Amino acid sequence: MLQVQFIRQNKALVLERLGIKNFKDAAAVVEEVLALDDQRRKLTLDYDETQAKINTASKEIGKLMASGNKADAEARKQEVATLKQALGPINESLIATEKLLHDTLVKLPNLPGPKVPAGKTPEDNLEVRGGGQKPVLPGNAVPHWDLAKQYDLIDFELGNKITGSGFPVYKKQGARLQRALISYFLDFNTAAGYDEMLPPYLVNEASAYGTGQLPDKEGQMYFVTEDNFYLIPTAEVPVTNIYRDEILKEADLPVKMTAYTPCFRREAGSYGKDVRGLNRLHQFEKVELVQLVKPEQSYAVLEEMVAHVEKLILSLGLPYRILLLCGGDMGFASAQTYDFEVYSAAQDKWLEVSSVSNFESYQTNRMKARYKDSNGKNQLLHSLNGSSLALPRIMACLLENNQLPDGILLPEVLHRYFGSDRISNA
RNA sequence: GGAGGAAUGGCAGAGCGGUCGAUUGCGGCAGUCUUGAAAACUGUUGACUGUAACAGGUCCGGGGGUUCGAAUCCCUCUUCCUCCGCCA
Repeated sequence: MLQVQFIRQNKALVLERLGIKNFKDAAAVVEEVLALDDQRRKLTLDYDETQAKINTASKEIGKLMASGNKADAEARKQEVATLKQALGPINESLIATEKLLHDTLVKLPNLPGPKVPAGKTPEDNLEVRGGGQKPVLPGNAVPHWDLAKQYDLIDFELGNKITGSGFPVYKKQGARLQRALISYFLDFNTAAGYDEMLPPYLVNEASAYGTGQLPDKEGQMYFVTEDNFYLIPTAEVPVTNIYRDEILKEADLPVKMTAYTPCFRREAGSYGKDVRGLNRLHQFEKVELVQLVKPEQSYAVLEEMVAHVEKLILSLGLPYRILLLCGGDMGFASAQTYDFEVYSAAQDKWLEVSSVSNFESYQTNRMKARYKDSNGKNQLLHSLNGSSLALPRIMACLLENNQLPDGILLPEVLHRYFGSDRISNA
C-alpha cells in the first residue's frame, strides 16, 4: 500500500498518477485518507498526553507508598482513575480511526511509474520490441491440443475425471517435457545468480495480504476453510513473504530468488473464450523470479530482469514480443509491468507467458520488508518479480511451432534435459 | 492424537509487581594501537510512532484480564522443544 506520509506531501502527484491508472474515485478516496490521517494524529496526541500523565502519577504513587504516605497516594489514585475514564473513549476512537484509515488506504492501487503510458485497454499497451521468427507451418498443421492427443502428451479428459476442467494430466513425453522445462529454467536462473527456493504451496492470510492478493482478489484463490490457508496463485506470494517483517543489511542486497511451484487459480468467470487446451488452466507449472533491491536500483533491475527473461525465450527459439503495459491494464500493486507474449503458430495467437513488474515499495510497505541504509536508517525495499516462465503456453508454442510430419523438434537447450532432440511416436 | 516444558533486543541468556526498553556475553559499528590485519582497550548499538529539534507514547510470541502500576500474576490462542502414539 501507499505511504500516508507520501500522500500527504505529494497530493497533486498522487492524483495525477492515479488518473493514469484509470482509478475512479481517486480524489474522494485520497481526501478521505487525508481526513482520517488528520483525525488519527489528533487522537494520538490526545492519547499520548493522557497516558503520559497516568504514567507519571503511577510512578509517584509508588514513591509515596514506599515512604508510607498513604493519604497522598490515595489522592493520586483518584486522579489516575479519572484520567483512565477519559482515556477509554479516546483509545476506542483512535483504534477505530486507524482501522478505517488502513481500510481506506488499501483501496488505493500503486502509482504507475514515470514511463507508464496512459490508456485503458490492452490495445493501449506499448510494444517495446520483439524477436524470433514466426514459423511457416504446412497446411495440415494442427493446434497443440491435437498434437497432445497424437503423441499422448496430455490428457485433458482424464483430468476432468480426477479433479475437474482445467486440471490436465501430463503423460509420458508430455510429463517429461514439463520436468525438462522446469529444470532448464531453474538452471538458467541460478546461473544468473538467483538462489533456488522451494516454498510452501499453501500460505496463510498474512502472506496473501503481504503481496496484495488480499483483500482484493480472494475470489481468484482457492481457499482451504478448515485451516484458513490459500493455495498459491503464483510463487511470488510465498517467496516474497520470506522477507516479511525482516530488516536486511545493505550487504545482503540485492536478494535474488527463483522458485518453481505449481500455481492454482480459480479463474472465476473466464469460461468459453481462450480456455481451450493449455491456454488457461486452474493448475499450472511456473518458474518465478523475485528480487528485493534498494529503491534507487529498482528500475534498472526491472530492465535487467526483462533482458534475462528475453534471453531465456530466445534460447527456446520462440517468436516473442514485449509489451509495456498501459495504466489501465496494469495490476493493482504494480508500478510498471512488461508482459511477454509468444506466438502460437497453429492458433495464430499471441499468448502471455511472463509478466515482469516493479512494485516499488507497495508490497514491502505491507510486509514491512526493510533494510538498514548507510545512515543506519531503516528503509523500505523495492520488490520485483517476473515469470521465467509459465509452462503451459510455452509448451503449446513449442508443440505447435515445431511440428513435423512425424514428430516435434525441440530446441537444442532442452535436448539434454529431455533426453532426446524430439517428441515422436517411435 | 496424548503427556509435560518453553517463548525476552541480530544471536545467546538474566530479570523480587514500581527507578526495566530491560543486567551481561557474543556479534555489528566507530575509535585507539598497527605498515596492514588480528588481539587488546574505549565508546556505541532494538523497532514503531511523534517533533523543526527535544519531549512524549507504544512494543519483552498474539489477544484479553487483574492492579494506581505488569516482561514479572491470571485466562486464552499460536509456535517451538521433550516423551509416547501414528506415519511419507
